[in-house]
Amino acid sequence: MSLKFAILAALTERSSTGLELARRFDRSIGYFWSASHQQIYRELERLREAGLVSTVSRPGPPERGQPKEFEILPAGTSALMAWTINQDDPAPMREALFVKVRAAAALGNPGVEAAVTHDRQIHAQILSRYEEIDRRDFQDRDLDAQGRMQRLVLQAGIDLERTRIQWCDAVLTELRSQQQPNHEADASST
Amino acid sequence: MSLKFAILAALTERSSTGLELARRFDRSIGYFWSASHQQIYRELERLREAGLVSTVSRPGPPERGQPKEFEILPAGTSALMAWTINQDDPAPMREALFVKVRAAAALGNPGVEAAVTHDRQIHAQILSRYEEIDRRDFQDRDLDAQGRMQRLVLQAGIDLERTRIQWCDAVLTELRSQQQPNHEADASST
DNA sequence: TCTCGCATGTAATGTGTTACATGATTTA
DNA sequence: TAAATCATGTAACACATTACATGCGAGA
Repeated sequence: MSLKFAILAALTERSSTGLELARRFDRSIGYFWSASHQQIYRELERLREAGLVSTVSRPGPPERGQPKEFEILPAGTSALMAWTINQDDPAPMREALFVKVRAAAALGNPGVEAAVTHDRQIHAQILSRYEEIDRRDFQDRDLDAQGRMQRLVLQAGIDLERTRIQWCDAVLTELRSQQQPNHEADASST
Repeated sequence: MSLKFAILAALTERSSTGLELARRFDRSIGYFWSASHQQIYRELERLREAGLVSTVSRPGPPERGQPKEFEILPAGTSALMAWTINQDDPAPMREALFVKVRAAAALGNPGVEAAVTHDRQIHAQILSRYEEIDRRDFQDRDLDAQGRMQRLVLQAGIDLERTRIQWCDAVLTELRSQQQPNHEADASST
């Protein structure tokens, strides 16, 4: 439902071909919306049919294998503008790692540590990438209103990653304390 | 992919009928994995075919409209145990609100305030619910290892909601400062 | 010419959402 | 007995993921 608008937002900032869009989604746009190139091509075609974007005219006939540049049309800008103020309910939560930890708690399975450690590592990588973007694009600059808002969106990603990493650390601490229990508790198990 | 295991985890904690499961997903399980009753029925049938769960025998023939209680089988426990230690990559981010704020930044549309305010309100509600569960089930209790892990999962939800709410506040502050700009900047706009 | 990388796409499958259907039990 | 509620489902659709297909241009 939102991919359509994520693409319109991306094209508002800059016209692009399908693959360029896919790359932008892999990089900067990915910290708030991810999409594969297959999704993007399909959605671009729909947006073109709906008259919200158009292909910029190029020399030569447009064929398979030739890059096609898309730009947003006024109708697309209007649709995006209207959507931005919608009061939609947030997407329901689906966090596989939380399921794992809860299941491991029920099963008494200390092996989850591997899953949590992995998750922590991936999120630490993502955090570094965000912090690098922040340094490169926003830190030590005089930002206008748009720049400050863009930075806030990046900051949301950074906040989420930090929260996640801290939580992983708390779980790992708890797991390790269970493996080396104190003297009071657990004098007779397994 | 994970719904299957979320159901197995739920049935590990307690055998349930389809609708009871749907209710548990609406309440406590919902803070880490959400699912509709239609999904749950479909998945329970698959799990039964795969031999991971079974229906508890009941007096009378099992027919449409009659409650069917499901319990996890040893094969189900094994499958869950194995999955818990999988080092899967986290799900890609898809946050519509971030797209909205970023799009609004590009469009210069202060109307996003409505969307952000709404999102903040919903997340504040969810946070209250989590905090109530924490008070009811975990606070002022002597928790065993399983209890402490269960609480940590709830804490993850609480942390996420708090982070989100703070971020919404930061965005709202920025939006309002743009509507009432200081004297230095913006002496000639619109 | 053969391979590689770029660019655009198709097809199949899986997962989630929405709307509706069916039957049993309770209660006004 | 009629309506509401509980409980289990079916069907159609939308969206996402994975694997693969097609065509072009550059360079070995």
